Amino acid sequence: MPASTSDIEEIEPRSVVDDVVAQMRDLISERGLTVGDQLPTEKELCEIFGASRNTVREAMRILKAYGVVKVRQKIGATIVDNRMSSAMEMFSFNVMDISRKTFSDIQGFRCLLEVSSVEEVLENITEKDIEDLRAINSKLLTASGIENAAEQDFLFHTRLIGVLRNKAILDVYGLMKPVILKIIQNGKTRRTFETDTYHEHEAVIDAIEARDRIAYQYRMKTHLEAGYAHFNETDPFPETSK
Amino acid sequence: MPASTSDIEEIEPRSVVDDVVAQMRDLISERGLTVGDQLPTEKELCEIFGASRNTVREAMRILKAYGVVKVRQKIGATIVDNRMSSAMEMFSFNVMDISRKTFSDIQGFRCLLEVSSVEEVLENITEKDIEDLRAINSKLLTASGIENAAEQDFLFHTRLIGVLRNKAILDVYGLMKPVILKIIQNGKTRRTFETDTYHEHEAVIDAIEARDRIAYQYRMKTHLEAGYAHFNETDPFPETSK
DNA sequence: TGACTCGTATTTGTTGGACAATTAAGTTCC
DNA sequence: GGAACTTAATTGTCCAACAAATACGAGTCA
Repeated sequence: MPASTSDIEEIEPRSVVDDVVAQMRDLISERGLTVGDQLPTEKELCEIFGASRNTVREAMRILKAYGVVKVRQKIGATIVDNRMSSAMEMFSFNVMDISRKTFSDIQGFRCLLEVSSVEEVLENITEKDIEDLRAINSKLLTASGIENAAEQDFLFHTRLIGVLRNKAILDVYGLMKPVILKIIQNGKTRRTFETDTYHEHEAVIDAIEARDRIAYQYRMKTHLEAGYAHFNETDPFPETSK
Repeated sequence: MPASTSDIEEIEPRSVVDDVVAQMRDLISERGLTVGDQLPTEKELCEIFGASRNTVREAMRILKAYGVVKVRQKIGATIVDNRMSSAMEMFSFNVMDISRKTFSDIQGFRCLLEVSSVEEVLENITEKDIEDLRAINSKLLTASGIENAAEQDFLFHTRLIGVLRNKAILDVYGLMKPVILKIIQNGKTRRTFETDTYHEHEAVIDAIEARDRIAYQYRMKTHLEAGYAHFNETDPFPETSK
């Protein structure tokens, strides 16, 4: 990747809209505004920032896109915190050229999160967690269609991450959902989910239940690598294979 | 995809801008546009979508906020993928007090990333990496002011994560930067950075150089816990201590 | 008094037009 | 052929107008 030229990183002149966004951020900080509070009206913001209404509106669009404010007619802009949801929206754009490297990076990240976190998993796991995991996994057998099965597969891993009781990690995992779903689906049939995936998950749960640290890491690593192996066989980038 | 649970969720009438955003997404998909490709001009988009220029511009602002396009005068909109950077921008808004739980979650995440990744670190580390780490750490001794020292401290950890050569992990680490900086600064003086922090970092580097897996984990874990210990003594939330 | 209806004023949503700023592309000149 | 200049196309900002939604208050009635 020739991105090595980024050290120069062209200094782009900040537009008025960017300035207004920065000033809005400062205004929120200074006034100590938090979720539920109202922002001034567009007209007032125009006067405060000395910008036209269109400029203020474009700035407000950015805040909305960030999931930081929610705007309703007549009511105005209310501060919210839907940033994680907005982050999901961001990834609904198929700008993708998700490069092969991105896939392998995400996969590596998953390994780190799910395999290396064995200590914390075994430390925090409860009977209820195990029960949930088995219930979710059993739904793999009755899933209708690949998309549905992939969703269940993802849900299993999300639930497993959930035992860490760490929202930051859970959010990040959710952030990677679109890519992970592609990895999960690649090279699989519904039949594969019913047999291989299901049993691999069961083996993972068994290892957890036995509090077997080594077995857990082995089973999970094998499972993740099995799911990723197809990327070496089939080409998930038929259009970009240049 | 049936958007699942969104059926209850208040049905807000989608604005024209939202429609245009959706149409742009479709347009990108249909034409198979990827990073580096150009979008039509604003005027053309107005004709295609039957919307006014301001509306198209507000939609384009959203794409820009998502980090999906980069717009330059005369040149037009180019598709890029700076979504991770945009996600970081999102979290620069202090719309809510960072809760104690968020702090401990982030700290737990750091432990997982930096302590549990020992295998991958030792596997990928090069002489150049170690050289860089020592150089960065030495700057802790000459840092001017706490903010500067904290930046150097963060840079050290970022550089360490960088040896994994995994952009996804690096991006996520950058995502947490605002919170991590707060953790780093808490309860520290410039003197602390010059003594404790510096030597702890050196010990970590030494362990890496000796390829000593156990020592690395011990040193890193101790270091991270030392930085976090102050949270039990001092109250970083004077305004929210209810 | 309390509840309901309705009109009005306020605020955001969308449109159209104008001019400034930037710069890729063509043109001229040597 | 190359450098300097001109032009035209495109985005950036501003202004003004009207449409759409709705909070608020006045008025009405029981």
